[in-house]
Amino acid sequence: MGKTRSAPTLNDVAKAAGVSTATVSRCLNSPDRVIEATRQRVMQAVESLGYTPNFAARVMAAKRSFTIGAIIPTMDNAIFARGLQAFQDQLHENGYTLLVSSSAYDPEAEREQIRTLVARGADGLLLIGHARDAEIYEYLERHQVPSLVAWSYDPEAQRPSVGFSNKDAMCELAQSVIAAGHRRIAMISGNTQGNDRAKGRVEGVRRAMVDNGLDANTLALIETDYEIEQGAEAFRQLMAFVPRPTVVMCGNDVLAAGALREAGRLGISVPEQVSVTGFDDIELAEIVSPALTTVHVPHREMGRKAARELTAMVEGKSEGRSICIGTKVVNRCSLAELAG
Amino acid sequence: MGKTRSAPTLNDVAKAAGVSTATVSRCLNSPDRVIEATRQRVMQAVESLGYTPNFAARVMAAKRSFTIGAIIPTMDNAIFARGLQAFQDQLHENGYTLLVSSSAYDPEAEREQIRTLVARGADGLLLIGHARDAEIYEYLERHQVPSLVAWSYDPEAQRPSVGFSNKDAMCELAQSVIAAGHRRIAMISGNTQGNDRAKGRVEGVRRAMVDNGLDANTLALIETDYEIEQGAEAFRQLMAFVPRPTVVMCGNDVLAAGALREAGRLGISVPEQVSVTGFDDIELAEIVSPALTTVHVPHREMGRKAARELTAMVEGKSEGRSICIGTKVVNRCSLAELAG
DNA sequence: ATCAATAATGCAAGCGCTTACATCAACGGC
DNA sequence: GCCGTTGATGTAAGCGCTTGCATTATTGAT
Repeated sequence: MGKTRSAPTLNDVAKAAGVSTATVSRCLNSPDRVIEATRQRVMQAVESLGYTPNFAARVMAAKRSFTIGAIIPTMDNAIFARGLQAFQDQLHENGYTLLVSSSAYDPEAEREQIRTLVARGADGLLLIGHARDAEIYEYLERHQVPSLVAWSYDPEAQRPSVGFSNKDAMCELAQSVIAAGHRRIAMISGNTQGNDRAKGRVEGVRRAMVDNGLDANTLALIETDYEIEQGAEAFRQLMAFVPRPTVVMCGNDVLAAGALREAGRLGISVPEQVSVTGFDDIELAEIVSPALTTVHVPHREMGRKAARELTAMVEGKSEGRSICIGTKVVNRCSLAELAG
Repeated sequence: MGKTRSAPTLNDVAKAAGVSTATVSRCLNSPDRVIEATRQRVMQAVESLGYTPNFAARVMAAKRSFTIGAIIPTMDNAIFARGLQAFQDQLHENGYTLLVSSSAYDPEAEREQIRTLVARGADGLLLIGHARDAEIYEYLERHQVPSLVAWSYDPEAQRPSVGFSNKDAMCELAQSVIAAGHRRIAMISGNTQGNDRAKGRVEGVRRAMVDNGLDANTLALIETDYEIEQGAEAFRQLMAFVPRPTVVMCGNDVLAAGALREAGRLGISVPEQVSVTGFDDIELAEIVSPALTTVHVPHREMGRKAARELTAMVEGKSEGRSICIGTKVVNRCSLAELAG
């Protein structure tokens, strides 16, 4: 009790238990390599000293951190929340810890975060989307940190990814929009610059138009940040177009929520006067009124599968496969059938 | 070029630049302690080798990580998003990195996360709310990790905190509810068990009732998880009460959104048939219809101030002051004036 | 030129842990 | 009882960095 009150180290535990530090370390990391009696003694010492291993020291010595890093574009809205939560849960089951940071859709910031996470000893990285400098992948290779792309699936890409085809998914939704009789189509997209998901979604709409004999150039497109406010603003602009579009397809549910809010303010009723669609099917989609017709993305499934694949890669059990996740259109009330 | 392709270390840089490791280290950490010419040579070596310092090694040697940990109850919804973002921004300005983890409102999980973050070398911790075992604070003290409580302000508490009085804020809202003529008041609260914020909000309503000569025991109270679904469920139960409450005050905006959604499904119009209020004023509050009358919490301000205070504590510039943030009621459309 | 100050750099001791290897004890077959 | 095994534990060498102290270079005053 006369001892200095400061954080106990492995050494302190070893002394208290009357064994060497190696034994204590083994007790903690591979308990079966230590005889029962010793282990009990050690564990008791650990307990009574309130010992917590020093992470930095462990990482340094073991060259392994059991930490996975993830860099997502934003934490501001719920777009990535559910998928990330599932990712984390699965990681936890596999004995890993997740470190998250957000890049605010800025490639330069992402680059820096990647370096930071690697420097922090991340054993593997989850990245969103494919669009990225080759140099970054080289850096990761040099540091021997496996990476996996999520929220996007592209069999063409050389990097492993688990996700869905943004193009196909949005195309399917656009098909049903067109099938509902819409011809004057507008779209509010997230910025496509350096964002393959956003790009894919725009392409999806275009393809559906072409497939149905519409001129893809007639698509009224506005690109903007993925924010409610921007969705509202873009919607306002679109409503001034002559002739006015009969449907506004949004790049995600957040943008759509903004559009809906603005519609309310402008006194334009949805879907009677104009239809609106979203993408992602986050909780928000059900809350707004009218509830959004949107594309359901199985975020949890994607998150869990990504975690499983990435840990397999980290542990050298996989070279990195790509996994395609299915999406489906969910019809709620914001898309109207046009009389004709 | 014949060299092994693996991550370069300080030593490699030192050799490449023809100086000692000490000098390289100084170039990186206190550039002014090194002469211009040398620095340039070193920096060039750093650049051309693509060197990134090993974080674990740095933490170990310096006993400083420039990392702050934060443990929030949930990432699922946006309740903490904005405040945390501001916290992070300010931290970044001060040269610190944020590590976030969520406890799912589980004290045991929180305990573990605290240990993890400390083991990871966090220089300081941001905790939500005061309710917490004394043992935890002792642990933090032993490891000499300063901590700051946010989202709550309690001058009585011995721990420093930056936040607002949940009780006063909710009381103010309740006052205006009562002033609007409501007498049969119901409340959907988050679980108050181990949650001083939730507890404070309930007390606030009770106090307002008492202050206005109402019997606090007539408050119809349901406690539940802070989830949309639970808000909906609780609302349904409340609507079955006889006599039916004229207003449902919710512990936060998420619960209120659930209530609103359920009202829609039940065909009960808000605020004509029943009023609903929220708390927090997150983005959601403006999107739902009717837009929520709620309590505005200046999350950004709170986040920034918390970051400033905590870094000051970490750097020994402050003993830990408590800061009170003001809230205010914002009147939108979900609260009706009762005719009489 | 000479010397004391002062600035720039190098030296080397750790930080707390893991792990290859060495050591030692216990045990069964002869 | 002796020896080869096997299993439990100890020894000590790092992991890559920072930093107090020692050493060397520089500068200005004399």
